[in-house]
Amino acid sequence: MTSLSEAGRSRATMREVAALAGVSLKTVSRVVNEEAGVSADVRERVTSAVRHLDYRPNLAASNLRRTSARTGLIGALVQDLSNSFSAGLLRALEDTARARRTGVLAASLDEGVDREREMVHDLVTRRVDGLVIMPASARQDYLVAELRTGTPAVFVDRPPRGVDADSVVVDNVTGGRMGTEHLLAQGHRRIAGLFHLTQIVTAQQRLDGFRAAHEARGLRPDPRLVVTDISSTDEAAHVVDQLLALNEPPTAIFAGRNILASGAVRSLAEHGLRRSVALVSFDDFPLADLLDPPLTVVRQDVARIGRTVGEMIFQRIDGDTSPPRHVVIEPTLVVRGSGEIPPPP
Amino acid sequence: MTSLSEAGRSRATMREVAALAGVSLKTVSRVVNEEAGVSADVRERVTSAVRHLDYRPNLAASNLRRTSARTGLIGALVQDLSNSFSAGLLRALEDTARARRTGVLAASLDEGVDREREMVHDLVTRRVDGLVIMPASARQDYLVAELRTGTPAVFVDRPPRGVDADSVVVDNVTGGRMGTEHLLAQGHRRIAGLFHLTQIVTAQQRLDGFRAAHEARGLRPDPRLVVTDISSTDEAAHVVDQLLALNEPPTAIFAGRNILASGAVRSLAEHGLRRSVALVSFDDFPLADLLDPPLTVVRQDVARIGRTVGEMIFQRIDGDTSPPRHVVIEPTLVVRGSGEIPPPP
DNA sequence: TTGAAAGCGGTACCAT
DNA sequence: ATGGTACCGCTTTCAA
Repeated sequence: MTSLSEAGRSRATMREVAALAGVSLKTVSRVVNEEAGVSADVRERVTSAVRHLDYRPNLAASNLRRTSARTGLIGALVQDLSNSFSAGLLRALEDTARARRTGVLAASLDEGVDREREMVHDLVTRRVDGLVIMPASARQDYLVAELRTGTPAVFVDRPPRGVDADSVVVDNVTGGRMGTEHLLAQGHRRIAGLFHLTQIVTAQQRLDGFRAAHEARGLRPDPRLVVTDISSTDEAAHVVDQLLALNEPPTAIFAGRNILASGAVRSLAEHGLRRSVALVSFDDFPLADLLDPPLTVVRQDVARIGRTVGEMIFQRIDGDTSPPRHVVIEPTLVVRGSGEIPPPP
Repeated sequence: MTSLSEAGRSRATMREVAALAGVSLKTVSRVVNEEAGVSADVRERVTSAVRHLDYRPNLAASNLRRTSARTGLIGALVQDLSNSFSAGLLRALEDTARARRTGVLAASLDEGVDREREMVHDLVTRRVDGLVIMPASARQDYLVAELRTGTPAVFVDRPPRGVDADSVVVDNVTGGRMGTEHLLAQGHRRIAGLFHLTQIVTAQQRLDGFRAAHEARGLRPDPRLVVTDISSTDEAAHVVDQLLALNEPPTAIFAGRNILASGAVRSLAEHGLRRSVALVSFDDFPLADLLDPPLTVVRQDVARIGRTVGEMIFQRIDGDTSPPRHVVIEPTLVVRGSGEIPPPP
C-alpha cells in the first residue's frame, strides 16, 4: 500500500523509471510507446517500475522532439459555450475530433473583439493543430500571419473578412426569406421583424431575407414593424409590447433569433395573443415543439455544421493546401403550428 | 508584402529570431517575456525580427524548463457538452478559469465508463493543472494514482467513490422531496414518479426523496406509478401514455430529469391533459417558463455549481492540501403553474 | 535486443 | 545590459 504521506511527491520522469528498472532511458521509451524489440523480461521490469512510481509520460515533452509534432488539440472559439447553438456545434466537432484522437479546447468570445485576438494568440502559442472560429470581429486581418505560420483555421457561422480561409455558414438570407414567405403565403401583410445587432452579419442577412420576401411579392414591410439591434429576451418582449399597442398591430411576427422569439412568446402570452398572432423564429431550440402552439422555426442543422467544420479542419491539418472552400448550408423550415395561425379576416 | 508562396514554411524558433536580430537567444527570451533590462534599441530589433518571421513562442517548450510548470489548462469531463446542464456548468467554470488565465479542455463522456478512464489518462498525459469530473463510472479507484502524482480533481454532480476528493453536488434527496411534497401539499395522492437509470446515484437519490415525501405524510406511493430506468424523452412519453391508461391514472407527475419532463409534456399534450394533470420536473431548462402552463421545477443553480467547482480546483492547484471538502448545494423550487394544478375533486 | 549522445525550443543561473 | 551553458523530459539516430 502506498500511504497518503507520499501525496504530492514530484512526478516521476522516464529517467527515474529507467533507474528503478535498471535499464536505459531509451528502453523505457520503447516500452511506454509499445515499440517492438524489447524482451518480455525487460518489458515486465519496466512496467512494474512505471506502476511503482505512478509514472505518466509527458506529452508536451514527447511532442517537442517528435518529428510529426501534432498536439492533438484544436482550438474552438464560439460565441457562448452555454447557448444551444454553440454547444451543439462543439459537440459535433468533438465527435469528429475524437475519431482523430484530438481534444477540443473551447472558449466563449461573448462578441468580444479583443478577446478573439487574445484567444487566437494563446491557442497558437499552445500550438493547436487547427482553429475553429465563430468570429466576434468584423475583420480578421490579424489571422493572415497565423495562417502563414501553418495553423489552419475554419470559420463557422460567420464568414471571414480580410483573410482567405475555409468557412461553413448558413444561408441566412434564404432562411430569413423562407420564414417570412411562409407568413406572407398565409395572407399576413403586417409582419413584424425582430432582429439582433445589424453589425453582426448574420443578423443583417436575415433582415435582408425578410425584406426580399416582401419585395418578391411587390410588398414593402411597414418600417414601424421592423426593429433591429435587439439583443436580449427582455428587450424583445418590450418591443413586442409596443408593437401590439400600435393602431394597426402586426398579425404575425418573424423573430431573427431564438432568444428574440422567447421574448415575443412572453409578450404574446401576457396579452393573451399566443393563438392569435402568428410567429416564426430563426433558430430551433429545445422544447420549441412543446410550446403551445408549437413553434414554427427556420432550423439550422447544427450537427451537420459541426461535422462539416470538423472534416474541413482535419483536411487542412492533414496537409490539404487547395484554395479555401466556402460551404453554405441551407436551413429548413420546420412547420409546427405557431407559424400557421391565419391573419384575422 | 509577404507573398502567399511563403505559406507553410516551418515555424520560426527563438534561435532564428536571435540570429536575424543579431543578438543572443537569452535576449530574445527577455524581450518576448517582457523582462526588464533590455535597451530600447535592442528591443526594437528583436521585435522587428519577430514580426518578420511571424515568430510565436512555444508554450510547451517554455513550460518544460520553467520551474512553476503550469500548463494553464484544466480538463473537464462532463456528461454531454450539448446538454444545458453540462454546458452551463462549463460556462461558469470557464469564467472562473479565465480570471486565472487558464483554458478548459472539455470532453463528453456519454455515461461511458471506459471513456472516462481514457480521458483522465489523456488529460494527465497533457499535464492539465486540474481535473473536473462528472463521473460516468460507479467507482473511481483508478484516480488514486493520479491524485498521488499531483493532479488535483474535483467531482461535480456526482460524488466520488473509492477515492477521496473534493466534490460539489446538489442535494438530490431534498430536491426530490421538495418537488413531491409540493404536489402532496395540494392534495394529490396519486403521483407518478419518472426516473432515470437508478444505477446513477443522482437518479436514485431523487427517487429516495420522492418516497421520503410520501412517508413524511404517512403515505406510500403506488408502485405502479413509480417507473425507473427511463433514459429518453420518447421512453418517458410512452411510459406516461401507459400510466394515463390505468384505471386510476395519476393526477400528478414528478419527473426526475428534464428530458423525462419533456416526454411527459408531450404525452399529456396528446391526451389534452396539460391543464388537468399537475407536473413538476427536476432540472430547469430554457423555455420552461414559456410552456403552457409554465413548468414548475426544482432548479439546480448551474452557475453557482460551476463557480464553486472552479474555486475549489484552483485552491488545490494553488497548493491547498487540506482534507477534501464536500459541498452540497440546495436546489430551489420554482413555482410557475404546471405544479399548481389541483387534483380533481 | 539494448544503450549513448545529440537535440527539440525554450528557461535558469551565473558570468561578463 | 547582454550572453554562455546547463538542462527540462522525451525522441531520434546510430552504435554496440
